[in-house]
Amino acid sequence: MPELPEVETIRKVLERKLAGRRILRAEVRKPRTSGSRLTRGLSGLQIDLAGCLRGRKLKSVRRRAKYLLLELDHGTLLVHLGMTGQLFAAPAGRRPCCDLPMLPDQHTHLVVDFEGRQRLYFRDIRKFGSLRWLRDRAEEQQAFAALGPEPLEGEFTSRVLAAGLAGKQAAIKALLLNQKLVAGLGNIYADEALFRAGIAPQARAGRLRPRQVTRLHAAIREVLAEAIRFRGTTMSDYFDPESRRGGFQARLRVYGRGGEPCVKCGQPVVRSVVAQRGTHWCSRCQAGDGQKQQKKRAGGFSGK
DNA sequence: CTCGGCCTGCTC
DNA sequence: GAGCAGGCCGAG
Repeated sequence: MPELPEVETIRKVLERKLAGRRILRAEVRKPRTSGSRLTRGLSGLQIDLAGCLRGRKLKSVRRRAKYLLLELDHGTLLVHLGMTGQLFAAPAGRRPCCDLPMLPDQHTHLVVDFEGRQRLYFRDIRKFGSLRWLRDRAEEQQAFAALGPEPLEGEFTSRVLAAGLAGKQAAIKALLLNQKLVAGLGNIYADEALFRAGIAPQARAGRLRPRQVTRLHAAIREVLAEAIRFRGTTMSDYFDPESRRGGFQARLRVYGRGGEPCVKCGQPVVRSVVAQRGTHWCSRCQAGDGQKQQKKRAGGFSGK
C-alpha cells in the first residue's frame, strides 16, 4: 500500500487540482457503526462527516508520514490509505481510466463534490484505511503524537537515528517499520533502504556500527526522495488521483525480486520473513553482522 | 517487542 | 482451498 512517496505524490496532485475549491456536497457511502474507524472522530464518537465537509473550502493538502491532511477553512480531514486505499479526482460521471472501474463502485466509501465539476473519491477494497475528522490543531497533534520524525526533514538526522537504535535487540527492519523511530517507511522502502545501506534486515538494531547507521540514514532519505521523483511504486493497485501509475517499480533493487540476480553481485535475491513481513535482500551484499556473518567467510576462516 | 486480527481479491 | 498482499492497532 501506499508508503510515503506514494502519499506525497497523491498530495501534490490533490493540491494542484483541488486546493482553493469549495465543497458542494459529500456522501459517506458505507457508514459502519461498530468496529470501523471509517467515519469516527478522534474521540471515537460518530460524527456526521458529510455535514462537516459540506460548504467548506479546501485550503491546502498536507502530508505527515503516510497520512494526508485535507485542511479546510474549518476543520481537517485526516486520511490514511491503509493497504488498498485510493483517492481519485475526476469529473462526475467519468471513468477515472480504462483499467479502473466506473466510480463510485462497491468499494467507494466517500464521494466529495467540489465546485468546478471536480469530484473526489475515497476507495478502499480491504478497508484497512481510515478517515478521521480533526476539529483543530490540538486534535491533529494528538493524532500524530506517537509518530517519529519525517525522514526528509531536517529533524531526521543520523544522530537521531543512532539514538533510536541504541541498545535495541530487535531486527533493524522491525524498527524501520515501526513509525516511531522514523515515520513513512513501509515494507517496500524498508527493504530498499537496507539494501542500499548494505545492512541485513534481521541485523540487531543496537549492533550496527556507526558507519552503518550513517549509511542507513542516507539510504532512507535517498530512496524516498528518488521514489517521489518517480511518483511512487505501483506493484498492483497504487494509482495517483489522476489514475497514473508510479514509475519507481522499475528501479526497485530487491523488493519483489526474490530469486532474481542481485543487481550488484548477481547472487539470487533472498525472499524470507523478517518482522512478520515478506523481506527481500541479498545475503552477500547485506552481510550485516547477524547470523549471516559466516556466509561471507565461507572458504576463508570459519567464524568459530 | 511480537503476534493476531482486521478485510477483500488474486494466484497457486 | 490455502496462502499471500504495500499497514496499523491492541493485547500479551
